[in-house]
Amino acid sequence: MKSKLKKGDYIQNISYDSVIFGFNGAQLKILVLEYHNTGLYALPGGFIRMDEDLDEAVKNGVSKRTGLEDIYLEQYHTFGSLSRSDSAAMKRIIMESGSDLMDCEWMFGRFISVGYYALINYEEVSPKPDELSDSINWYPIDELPTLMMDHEEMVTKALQVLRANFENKLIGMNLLPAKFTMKQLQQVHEAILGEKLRRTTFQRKMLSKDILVRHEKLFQGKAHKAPYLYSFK
Amino acid sequence: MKSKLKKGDYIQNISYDSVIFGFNGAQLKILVLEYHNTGLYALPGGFIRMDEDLDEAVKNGVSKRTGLEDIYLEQYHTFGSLSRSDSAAMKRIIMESGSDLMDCEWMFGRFISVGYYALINYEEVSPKPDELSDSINWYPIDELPTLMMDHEEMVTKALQVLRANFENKLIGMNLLPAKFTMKQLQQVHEAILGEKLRRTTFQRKMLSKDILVRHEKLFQGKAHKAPYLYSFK
DNA sequence: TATTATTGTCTCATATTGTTACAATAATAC
DNA sequence: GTATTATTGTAACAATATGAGACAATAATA
Repeated sequence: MKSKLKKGDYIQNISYDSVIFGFNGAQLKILVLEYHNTGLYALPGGFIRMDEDLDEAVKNGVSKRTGLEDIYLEQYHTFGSLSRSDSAAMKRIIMESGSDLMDCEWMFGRFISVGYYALINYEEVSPKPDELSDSINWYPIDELPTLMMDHEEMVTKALQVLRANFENKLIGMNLLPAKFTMKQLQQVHEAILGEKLRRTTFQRKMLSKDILVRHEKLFQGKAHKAPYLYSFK
Repeated sequence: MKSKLKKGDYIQNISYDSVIFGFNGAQLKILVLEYHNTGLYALPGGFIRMDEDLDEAVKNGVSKRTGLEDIYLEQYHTFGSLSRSDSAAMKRIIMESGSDLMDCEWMFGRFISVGYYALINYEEVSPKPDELSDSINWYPIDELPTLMMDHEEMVTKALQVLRANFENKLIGMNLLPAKFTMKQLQQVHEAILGEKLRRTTFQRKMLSKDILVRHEKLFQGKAHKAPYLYSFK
């Protein structure tokens, strides 16, 4: 940690933060971390090395947090208001982490932060806290703890953009296992849109889009007709 | 100019660039400037002061270029690849401007640039070049000169986002005079979408949206029935 | 006063979406 | 085994939205 965050290695005054979405079958959740001994909750974020593409920096950072390699990432907004930076909070976090305050002075200035959201398959991940944080956990999007700085605004905006992008991009794909039932697909859509959808209309629309492959039926151990499994083309 | 761009005043390694859209009644155009004696064409851009919100910095910069006060501005993407920076080009621009190369050394490093697009009423603007540029002119979006660095990618992406936002936001509003005919409104839509629309269907859809106010008829001096004038609610 | 081009609106055809109904069926209860 | 249960897949019809054409209204011009 100490040597990893040396001033000269990073672009000054820029950071990124990530809203990492997962779906547990019923709810849309995001990853939130808690910094050591501070009671401060935050989105996973980081800095950009001088010799690194912005997209690469975010990809590497999110990969490290989740252990996943291929991650659906989308840049959605850059947050640049003066009031968003909070040097006092950053000082506490660095202090409690045991790092040298002098070495980290560059982190206490003003930061413009680029927001990304990620869509990942909930089941494949067991997130691990890093050196700065006590814990990193899934929280349903409507039961988040109070987040530091402008991170709640970041979540709100990420959800907005996710919903706006929803029709064009094939978003369900990234939140589900490779094979899934029509009901699961509908539940993802409902969780993201925040509303109930009509079953028959949803099914017809999905099938008419020519984006799904139908597979063998699932033996699912429930007392009713077994549904087909689908995957994306 | 010399003292205006002092290093300590600005956030290092961050800039903004703007795609300023206007509509002349037939074509969608954007503002492109040419730097002194370099043959380099670029989008209007600038830096962010240490004590200034990102949004404010862009608003002020675009206001200065266009002379307009209330500008519809939308942040659409942040460009952060390593390869986008071109220190040689920046050196030429600064050299030809007569500024001190040493004072401006901070401009030759790597930059992450936040892209904004603006929608303005073409008729109200007579853009003026600043100290660094020979000219600033309107160019139809499909007849642009070759732009420096990644500015062509910036235009492409701006158009993409503009089209994607098109249905939700009331975009025509910002490109037209306060009162306009249905035909003008249709022409804006056609210019942005890049396709012809059916007159009757377009009219029906617009009127059903309950966003327009119908005014008195225009005495327009053409040999046919005069159209109504409309404004946005 | 007739002609012209464009406008505003109507109608009918077609496509899309909402809603209801119902047969198929995999486990469970008996 | 056989009936029961909950859910699934699909069909059928209704309601709504959109595509396409027709036509009367009308402001300037010939």
